[in-house]
This record gives sequence, structure tokens and C-alpha cells, in this order.
Amino acid sequence: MVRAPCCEKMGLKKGPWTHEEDQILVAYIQSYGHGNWRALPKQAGLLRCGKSCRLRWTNYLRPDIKRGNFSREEEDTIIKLHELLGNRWSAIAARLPGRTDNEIKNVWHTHLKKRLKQNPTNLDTTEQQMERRECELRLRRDPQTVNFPTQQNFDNSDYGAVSPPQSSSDISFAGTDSSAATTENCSMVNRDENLTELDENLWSEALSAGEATDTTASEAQFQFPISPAPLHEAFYAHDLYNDDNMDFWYNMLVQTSELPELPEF
DNA sequence: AAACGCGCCAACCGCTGTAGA
DNA sequence: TTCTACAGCGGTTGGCGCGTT
Repeated sequence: MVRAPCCEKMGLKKGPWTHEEDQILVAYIQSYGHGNWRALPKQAGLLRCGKSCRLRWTNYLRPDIKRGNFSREEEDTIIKLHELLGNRWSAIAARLPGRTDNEIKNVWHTHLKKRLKQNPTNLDTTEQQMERRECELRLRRDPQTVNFPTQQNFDNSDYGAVSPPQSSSDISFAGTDSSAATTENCSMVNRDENLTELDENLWSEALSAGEATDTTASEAQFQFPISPAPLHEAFYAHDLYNDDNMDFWYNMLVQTSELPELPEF
């Protein structure tokens, strides 16, 4: 399908918006809404294309836009969500109320990438990384006893019910075995390697450690049997870019952390 | 004061997904 | 089933402001 660029028509303005244009757009949308972006500029009397109007509204004029610098908490959330979701800016923005995908994308490229470059293991100091690796080992030996002193946010014990994957093969982890997981950085790497064995081990450990007497992994709801901290560790240590598993893992994290909960990806 | 370089961010571009005819 | 129109998304760009020389 061939489509003419929307702003190619003569007379349509491009470039920065003026205050007057903003006022016209806001007044129109407040009165009539924005059912049809294509028709909106003509009806509102703007010499802009619908696409330009939509972007101006969603990225700047919308009343629920949060202004000002990003807080440290917001930046940390972006980093974590980017680890989980990749460059899916709109999905990340959906979890940061008042922030737009464009804004988050800009912050990522201008600030956070640099920050991660300076401290490539995300938010942790070297000492904290060692703690995390130690915990990774203990997670595999005795999942119920593990706690993560560097992850205060995940100390909440009220983590509720979650939906497990339909089978252990529904989960894929980075790394080839537990020793590899302890000697390599905990960020997500080596996603294409042979992962099945670790999947089986960790998931069955989790199941057997819990109280789930009649519960199987295929049931829709169950109490996740290990403490939230190792769950978080597993979450960040393993392959989460597999879309089939992402909802499951994200929901788990929501249950155990302070990530804002939203209905759908 | 002028020139230059760089970072930031608003806006644009082009592609994809989807609904409806 | 195919075609078309549209909204939405992620990548990219251009211009402005600020700091440095």
C-alpha cells in the first residue's frame, strides 16, 4: 500500500507549535474530544496534519502530563522496565503515570544509558553485586531462606496469588547452569543457550518448597512458595524478553514489589 | 564578542497493526 | 479475502540553549 505523507499537502504547517495553536487544539479537544485525528485540524481550524495534532496533544498538552525532571525512583523504574521490556517505550510509559513514551525515550537516550554505562550492573555497587551472587547460589540450594538485603523494596511478605506458566518449559532462563549464573553478571545474557535444565530445577524447587499440596503449576492461581526477594532476583537474572513469559513475570513482580500495577501490556 | 561543539528535547518520519468496508 | 484508512509506535532529526574556547 502506498500512502502519501500526511503533511505533504500544501499549506500544512510543520515545526514548533505556537501558543495560539496550542490554545486552539486544547479548546477543541475539551469541547469535542479527539475521535478522528485526521479530521480534527480542519474542524478546529488548524493548519496542521492530524498526526501532528495527536503528537502535540499526547506529548505536551494532555492535562495529566507530569512536568519537570524525573525523580530517582522514576529513573530506576525505567531502568528496570527497560530491562524487562526493551525499547517498548509506550509499554514503559504506561507504567509511569504522567510520563509519555517520547519523554521516557529521550530520558533513556540522554541520561540513563550514560548512567548504566558508568555503572553497567544497573543500580548496584560491586559489594552489592557480590551479595546478589551469593544469594543466587543460596536461592538454588534453599529458596525459602534467601533474602536480599540490597533489595529493600522486595521485603514485603504480602505477595499474594499469581498465575504460573503452564509448564516449566514456559519459562526460559539465561545461563547454562547454576555455576554459570554465579560467575556471570546477573543481567540478562546468553538467552539462546541451553536453558531447559535450569528451568526445570528452579521451578520445581519453587514448587516443592511451598505448601502447594494439591497445587500444580498448571493451575490458574497459586501461592508462589518462595520469598519475594529471590523471585525478584530470578526475574532480573533470567530471560524475560520472551513475550510468552513476560506477563507472567511482570505480574509476579507487581505482586512482590512497588512497580505500579496496570491491567494489560 | 564570536565561533564552535555538545546535549537535550520537541517534532517528524516511516513502518506496523487493526478495524471496517 | 482483500483493500483502504487510520492510529499508534519506535527511530531519527533539527533547532535551541548553554558552556567552552
